[in-house]
Amino acid sequence: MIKITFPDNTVKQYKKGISALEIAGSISEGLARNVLSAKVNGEVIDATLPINKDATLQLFTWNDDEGKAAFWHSSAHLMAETIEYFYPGTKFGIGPNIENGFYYDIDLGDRTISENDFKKIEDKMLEFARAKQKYVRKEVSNADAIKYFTDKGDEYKLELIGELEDGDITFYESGNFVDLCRGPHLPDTSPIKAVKLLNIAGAYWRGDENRKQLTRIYGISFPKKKELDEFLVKLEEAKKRDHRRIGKELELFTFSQKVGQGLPLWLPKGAELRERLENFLKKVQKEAGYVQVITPHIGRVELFKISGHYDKYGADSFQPISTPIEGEEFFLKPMNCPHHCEIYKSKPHSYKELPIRMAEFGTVYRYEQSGELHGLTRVRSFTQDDAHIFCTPDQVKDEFKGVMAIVMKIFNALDFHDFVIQISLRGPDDHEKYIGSDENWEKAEQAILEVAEESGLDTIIEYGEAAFYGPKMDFMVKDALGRKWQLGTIQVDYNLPERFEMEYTGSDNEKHRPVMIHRAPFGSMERFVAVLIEHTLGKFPLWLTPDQVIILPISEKYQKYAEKVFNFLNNSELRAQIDDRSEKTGRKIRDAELKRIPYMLIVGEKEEKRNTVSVRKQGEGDKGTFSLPDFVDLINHEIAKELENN
RNA sequence: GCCAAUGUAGCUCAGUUGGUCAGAGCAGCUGAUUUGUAAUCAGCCGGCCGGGGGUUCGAAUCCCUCCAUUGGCUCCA
Repeated sequence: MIKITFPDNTVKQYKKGISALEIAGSISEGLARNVLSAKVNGEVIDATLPINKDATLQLFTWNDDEGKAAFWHSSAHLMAETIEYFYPGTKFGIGPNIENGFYYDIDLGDRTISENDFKKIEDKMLEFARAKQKYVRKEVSNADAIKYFTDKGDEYKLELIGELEDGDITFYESGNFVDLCRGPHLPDTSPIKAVKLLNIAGAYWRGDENRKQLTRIYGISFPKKKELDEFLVKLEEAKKRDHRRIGKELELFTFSQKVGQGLPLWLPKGAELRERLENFLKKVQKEAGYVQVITPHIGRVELFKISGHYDKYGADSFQPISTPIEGEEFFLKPMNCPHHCEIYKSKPHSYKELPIRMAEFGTVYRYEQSGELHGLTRVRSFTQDDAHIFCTPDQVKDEFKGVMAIVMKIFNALDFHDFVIQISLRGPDDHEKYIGSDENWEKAEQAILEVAEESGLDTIIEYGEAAFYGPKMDFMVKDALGRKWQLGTIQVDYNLPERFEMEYTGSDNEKHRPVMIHRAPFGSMERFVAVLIEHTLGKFPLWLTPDQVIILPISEKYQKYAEKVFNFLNNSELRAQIDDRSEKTGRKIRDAELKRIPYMLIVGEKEEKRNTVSVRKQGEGDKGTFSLPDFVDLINHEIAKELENN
């Protein structure tokens, strides 16, 4: 007999060799039906594996991430089996579970597969699933594994086997499909009741663009049809949040083929919104001791050779433009820092002046691969809310903290809390990718880690993600479709001061090298606005939104009064307009709702007589009658609350 | 850049196997209506069916190519 300890610390005795599934069955039949995988002594394994010694046991169902992982991983195998059924001779790469579903990378040879084929694959998958195919785990020797996939002619699996230790290789067999796989898997296919293949994409083998591109098929599966339907509804709803769609509806920005791909055109409403964001930040920065500078959009190639950008990105940039007579070459600036470095160098500095915090809304141009362009989140021309702080080494930590405070202040004012703070450091063995001395890198990385620690905020550390000149802290967010984007960024840099030979005179009357901090709280105005649109559904905070109030006269008879209200609001510095169309009130309300105008003021006979307005709030409905001063107070209070700190 | 798909009025979309297939709704304009908390009615305007080649008696529909967009991959200072 063995002792099994459950998560609630109860201990029961079982026969040696019993499986987690059988234990579940001993508790209840329903539980046995729902068990997808199990954790035995800390290791997630198949629920069907025998347990031969005393163990702690946790059973996983669909409600657990581990259960879902096994479910989707098994679904990937099921899909592979089905694809092999329809397309014999297909070679298989990897087929993991992912955050939402699974995928499999396959090599179909000369054949192609398209979304039109999804239905038949889904149907056949469900047919196989209903057959209750068991997932059978087999330990195989290296030699047998190699023989199997050599016979099958699957070089991808052979490559994977080549990286595994002998004795560490397991196959999983389900139906007619055998796969090299670590597991764990479901006991059998029967829980898979609903399947949807989502999309098809090219994916380089092992993520290496120099290797063959395989066909990746994404899918998702569920234990209940209803859950699939709900998932698909959610997907549709997510698409409605898409900033490209809302941006078009609200006339915030557009693109033109003639202007060029990835070059956003800000429409008046969007420009106004962006300007307001910029002014907000300028004010915050002024309070924090920043100075504004302005620099040109181009700079001599030489400048970027000094900065290192030329070596690193020169070939992947818009190519240099040159003067007609002298043939002197200039780059469109992909970053503002070299220009700012030259401003720093325009005169000698004393330690007493530091830190110098030099800010600019600088528009930069980067040649992004065409396949990467995406709405406003990935463009070729964008404006950074850039600033460079030049400081002494012992000011770095405080300055870094100050920048973090600005980022948090902005995010608070926008009621923006859904982000992850990522610290990007060098990888353990990729140091040749970066410029600068190890000593400086270590100092910089240490400074960021310490500040992060002291801030008390949750952070994650990613190795190998640092910028080529220094480590950084990024504020990451997800868009409507779950894609991750970098917004704000703070980067410590010991390298540019070196390269530009920047100096200051210390209290010891000796020359010293300053440290630079690159920082952009929004990151790019384009990307930030895109994410803001998706997070707010276009319902921007009152202080920010282009139109705060719309006045809806019941009929033309009240036009005069509407104008009086308008003037009052205008004099109170609210952004208002009048809908003077000859439409019914219901229609005017509907249109204002769709335009996400926060406040609608309905004015008719009653209001005119009493010098009031009838207030309706977007998305909420009737708020009752207000005098004009009261309404202005209401708005101003709301704005003050938004800006003070939520 | 790579793989796959898509590209019809300002927007959202119909257009079966190539032959009155150039359509609808919304938006816009005109007029009527004078309206009380999410769509008043009518008329009108609007498209070289992404561009360019081809096949055909005939192409929005088939083929080639370029461009753009979408979903991924790679990249992301």
